Amino acid sequence: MRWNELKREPCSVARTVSVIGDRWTLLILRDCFLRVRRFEEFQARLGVTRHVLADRLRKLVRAGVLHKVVYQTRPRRFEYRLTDKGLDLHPVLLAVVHWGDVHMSGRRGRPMLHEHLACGHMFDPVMTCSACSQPVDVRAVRLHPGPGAVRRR
Amino acid sequence: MRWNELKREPCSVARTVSVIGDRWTLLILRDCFLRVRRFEEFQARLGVTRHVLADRLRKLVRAGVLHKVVYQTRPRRFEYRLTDKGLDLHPVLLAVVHWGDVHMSGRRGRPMLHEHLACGHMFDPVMTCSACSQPVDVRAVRLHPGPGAVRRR
DNA sequence: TCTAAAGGTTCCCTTTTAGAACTGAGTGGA
DNA sequence: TCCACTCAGTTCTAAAAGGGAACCTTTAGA
Repeated sequence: MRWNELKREPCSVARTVSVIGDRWTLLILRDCFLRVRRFEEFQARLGVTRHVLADRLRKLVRAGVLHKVVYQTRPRRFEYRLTDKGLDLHPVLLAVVHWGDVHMSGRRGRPMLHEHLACGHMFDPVMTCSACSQPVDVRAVRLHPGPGAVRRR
Repeated sequence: MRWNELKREPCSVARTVSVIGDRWTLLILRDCFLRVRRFEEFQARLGVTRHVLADRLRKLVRAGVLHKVVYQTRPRRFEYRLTDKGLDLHPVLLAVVHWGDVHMSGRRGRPMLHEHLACGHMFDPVMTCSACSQPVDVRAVRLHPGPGAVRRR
């Protein structure tokens, strides 16, 4: 299966993967949330080749996750900023960071701490249920076909 | 930068990406959470080439996300199951699914609904703060270097 | 003996990526 | 005027990864 076929799959994981399911894309987004915005800065921080970086930024813009903003005319230059759609990826990044903190930190401990400005404490992200506000355990979830489901084979 | 260098970066996103930051891996994990366990079943559902599937399963086992369980001797055959470390990826998948539901569903609506057995309602996942239990807004998070941080350049 | 199933491996060819050099618009200084 | 420098890319080549299909191995059953 090729990349382009992925986004047509009747599955939200597949469709999301068609946008962010790539080694570099998630790292670019991490930097976006760290307020990195310019080509050279992404390139220097990530160590990705310029070719691939240009390609990924283009794809993220086309996907509506980033948008280009002119920050200078003469010469005309752009920076890349998260759109609202891009900002909505924050929970994904939080979940990814948390898993890495717990399972990949080594003995030196986690590289970063998150402070919740609303309450002033360092925190870990917790997935909860929008209906009852309790943490969601894997075993307590049952799946049902939704309106966008298709029966197959 | 090569794959193998990623897992040594002092960043939980990079380290997590070194395990799951690949087009197929996230789809394999999706199927794991849907209780798919056998090679042939992954292959049929995903449409990934057998070569790549074998490689990804091997890597996930080495990473401690899946483990092989003998379900039949003569001939000896294995199935792949999520370890506790793998089950801990559930919030990542929930976040990914939710983003896809919101931003990639098209007019037919989401392909799947999640029921929270603890409360009996259909739900969306909500990222909350472990300290105050309130939903976490992007703008309300400040980052600080943790014990595993390194100063650089 | 022949066929079938499960879980891979091997092969060949195409696509993607790494790494480095180059381009092009424009600035600021000598 | 000429030169060096900045930023945001593009171009080039070789190496690595991926797609697609066929093949292999163990065992069961007809």
